[in-house]
Amino acid sequence: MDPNKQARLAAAGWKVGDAADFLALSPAETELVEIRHRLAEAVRTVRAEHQVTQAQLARILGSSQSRVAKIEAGDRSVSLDLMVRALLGLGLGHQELAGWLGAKSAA
Amino acid sequence: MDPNKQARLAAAGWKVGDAADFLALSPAETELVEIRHRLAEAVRTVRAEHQVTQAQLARILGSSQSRVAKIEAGDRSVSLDLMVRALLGLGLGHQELAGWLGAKSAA
DNA sequence: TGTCAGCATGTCGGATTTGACATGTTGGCG
DNA sequence: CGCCAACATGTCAAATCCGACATGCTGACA
Repeated sequence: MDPNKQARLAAAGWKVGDAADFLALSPAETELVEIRHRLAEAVRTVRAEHQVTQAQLARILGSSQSRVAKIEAGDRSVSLDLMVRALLGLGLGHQELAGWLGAKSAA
Repeated sequence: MDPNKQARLAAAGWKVGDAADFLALSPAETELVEIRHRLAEAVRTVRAEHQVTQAQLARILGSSQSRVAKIEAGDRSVSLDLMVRALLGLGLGHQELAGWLGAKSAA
């Protein structure tokens, strides 16, 4: 699926009007959903590994327990920024972050 | 320094500096800056590789040329969300995105 | 030299995201 | 059973971010 999708989008001169006419999820939208899901899962897993409660993580982030719950639920009201900040707050670096993003979903 | 933030840093187990703390970023803040820089560079590089102008990418994103310029400049008014959406709009998948995040800073 | 494409920077109204709070659910323990 | 910690869900004012626009800069080309 990766090569196919990339081949289509790789064309620098793709017709822009087409995107608006597409009703289904675009490849980019699908990828964004995938990314959000992975980051949400990463937050939940890493937090558990560190034995930190949602409330404690919230304190680290200067946020609230409810928002951390929304992060892990992949709630629409949560931006990528907040998800990433949560992972960094848990002590991850960009390398580890990349690992969670790119690794095959197995576990 | 913001007392609230101080509490947050303390809760995360970090030392709180004093007068010159605006120079001493927390590990999380440093990582976030690094990540933003990497993504900004990725957008500029991938866009160039695909021979797409800022205006064309803006069109794909439903945005404006000026905002794409800000993305590549790492402007504060640009969120991670927008940066990631720009890369996805250029045809990258989460795997490739992870590559840009985690790879050693080449050149 | 004039002009044009491409990119950069500043600002603003409106849209999105945030922290906080209220409230509900679940599971463990005495 | 009651109690409590941990987590989930909904709402809202305020903070942040977005797209759009105006405008400036630079290098290429005739």
